[in-house]
Amino acid sequence: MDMCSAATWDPNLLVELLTAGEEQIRQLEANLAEQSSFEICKALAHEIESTFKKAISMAKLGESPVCSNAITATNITNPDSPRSTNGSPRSETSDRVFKDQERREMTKKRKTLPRWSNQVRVSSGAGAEAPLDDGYSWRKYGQKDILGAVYPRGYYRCTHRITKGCLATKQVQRSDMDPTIFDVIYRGEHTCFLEKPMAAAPAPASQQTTGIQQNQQQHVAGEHQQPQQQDNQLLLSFQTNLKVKTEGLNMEEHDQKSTSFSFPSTPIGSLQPRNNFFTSPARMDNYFIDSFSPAFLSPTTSESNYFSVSPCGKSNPSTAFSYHHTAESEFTEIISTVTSATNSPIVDIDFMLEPGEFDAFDPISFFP
DNA sequence: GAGATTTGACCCTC
DNA sequence: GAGGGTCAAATCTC
Repeated sequence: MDMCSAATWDPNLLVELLTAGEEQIRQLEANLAEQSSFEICKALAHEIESTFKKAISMAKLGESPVCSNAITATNITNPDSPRSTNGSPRSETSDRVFKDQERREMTKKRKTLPRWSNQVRVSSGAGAEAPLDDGYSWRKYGQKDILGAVYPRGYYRCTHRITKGCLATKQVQRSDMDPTIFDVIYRGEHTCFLEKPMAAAPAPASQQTTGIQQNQQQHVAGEHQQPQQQDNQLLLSFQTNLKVKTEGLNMEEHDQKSTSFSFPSTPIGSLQPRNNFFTSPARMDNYFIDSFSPAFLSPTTSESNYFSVSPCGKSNPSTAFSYHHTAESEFTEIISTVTSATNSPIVDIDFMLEPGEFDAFDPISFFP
């Protein structure tokens, strides 16, 4: 939210900032009510603090010719600085000082943002630069060749960053080993949907991303207040179509070799906030992580059987998925986890299955 | 013309 | 100083 860095005194911007702050407080209250993780609340608190700091700075800009204390000092030392276009005596130097300060604050702020990652496999027909439609609107702001990596890393941020102060970003890196796999690192939660419901439409066919986004964020589900109606519609369609197949598993202890289940048709009105996760990739993934039992999440597998997600209904890939237990065949989305070297809330769990471990999976408790 | 992408430069961290 | 992340001007696309 670079409203102040715009270097203009605009009452409307100030109101926008304060309104955004008010909204962030509501968000924090909601998270507190849902007893969300400490990290989420902490990140929100940082956002609120930053927002109000900017509002205060902007307010000061209105009553004084500067936007921050640092700039005040600069202006004192440069009394003859040319005025900016809006009439305030901000110099080029003070602009730079202010931007530097803003940048430092943003850098500090980004460190506090939650981070998680996933891997997405696209079909071989997909373009060289996989769009990886995850339901959010991203804008590419950079690309960088990474040392030791064959493919460059793309940097994306939320399209609504300026208009709504959404700080969510993601990095997309194509795998060296398998060009059809993209490592996606998400950073920061989307806050843009608070004002505008996100487009949770399925990936366009041309993009041929053949799976839903899965992440491994440690946070609990239901941390945002998304439009209820949209949630319910998506959840309903998802529940109707989602099945888990366990073909190929050693199910001798069971009466059948292949089992499947569907979501119970839960009355929408009875849904708890936690259940409304399907409109947000992060939320859904949180739910998966939170819901699997430790035995189900076994990273100690010798035969890497990815728990994969693939659409089983081409006509509507967003609402029909089957979960296959396969060695390496037709999985379309690998759920894995990348561990952060820092203390960021990333869960270091590979999403793999051992045939025997699947016994611990209880669909009833898994999908309450 | 507005919004998105590209790309060289800059800043920060280790 | 190297490498990663971001900025911002130039360019492209619709």
